[in-house]
Amino acid sequence: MRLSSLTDYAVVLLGAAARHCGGMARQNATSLAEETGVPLPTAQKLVSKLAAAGLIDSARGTGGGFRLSRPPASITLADIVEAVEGPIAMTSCVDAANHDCAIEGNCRVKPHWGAVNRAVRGALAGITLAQLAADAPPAAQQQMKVEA
Amino acid sequence: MRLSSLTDYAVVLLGAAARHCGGMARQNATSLAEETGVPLPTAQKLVSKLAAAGLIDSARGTGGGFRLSRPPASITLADIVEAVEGPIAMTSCVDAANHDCAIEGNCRVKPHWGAVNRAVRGALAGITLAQLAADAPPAAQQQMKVEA
DNA sequence: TGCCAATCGGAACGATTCGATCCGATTTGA
DNA sequence: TCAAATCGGATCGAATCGTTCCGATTGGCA
Repeated sequence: MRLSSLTDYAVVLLGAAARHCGGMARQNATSLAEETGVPLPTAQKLVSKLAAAGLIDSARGTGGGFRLSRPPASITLADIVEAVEGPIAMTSCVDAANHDCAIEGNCRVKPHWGAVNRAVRGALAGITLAQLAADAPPAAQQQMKVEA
Repeated sequence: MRLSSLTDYAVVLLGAAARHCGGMARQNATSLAEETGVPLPTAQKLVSKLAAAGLIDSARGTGGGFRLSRPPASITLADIVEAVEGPIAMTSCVDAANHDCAIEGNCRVKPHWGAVNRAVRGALAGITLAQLAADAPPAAQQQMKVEA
């Protein structure tokens, strides 16, 4: 139950890109890596994935770089997670590709995983990149504490 | 963004236990492993964790076994996930133990992860073991509502 | 039109975590 | 007191994740 570090870095990179003129200014990977502190090779690998997913628009050649292909308010955290980690699937049962579950036949809880998957994905889809890139967290002042 | 296989198995085991007289009948790990198809050593390791977390009540000696310590309606999926995988933390920033993030200082999105964490945890806390153990999914047709 | 600079894309290596298996310690009933 | 059955911790192998490096492609500029 944890996001991978690459997803974390992807959010950091996209958040930094969104702060530059709303993500419309073209920015190369090197400067963003320096600004955020993400290692350069990792940042390059991430922008490749994000460009393949259609979240950012990349331009090659001299003076190239990338920029957000959509406004930050229309990019959700679910989009970023799916771009980096692939489709959101809580268990192997959810996507039809994997059928290597030993239970599979008499599994009584398998029909319920779909609802769980939708619930988690809905929680992630409710958070936009605009919220993540904001300076002052709107809901962080009320309670920042995590329950153990 | 995926639950570990152990968590999946734990839900299957607890769901099977809940179906035996509402989890009040004492059941040993061997019979549950045969019933669900989970490998026996894995099932034994899981019940140890679940017992340490206080979700199940174990009894040693001849004729022993375990049973649910609470009604299935009061055990949420968040409890099971936390029992098996530890505290729910989307990133390393959330729990105070890990401070090995290279960014850490000028990370602008760090204050927002707390809200993301609460959103996901709330989605998992809204699903009870009673729902997972039911034969027909009761809330699958309607909209699974989560707060952003 | 040719050259150079900067970028994307894929492939290989190492580290960490996860998952399965085994054996010893503890406890209860006869 | 004996024996059976259980929990608990420790060990080993495998898979995935994360990082790094190098070649191929593209566009600007002289």
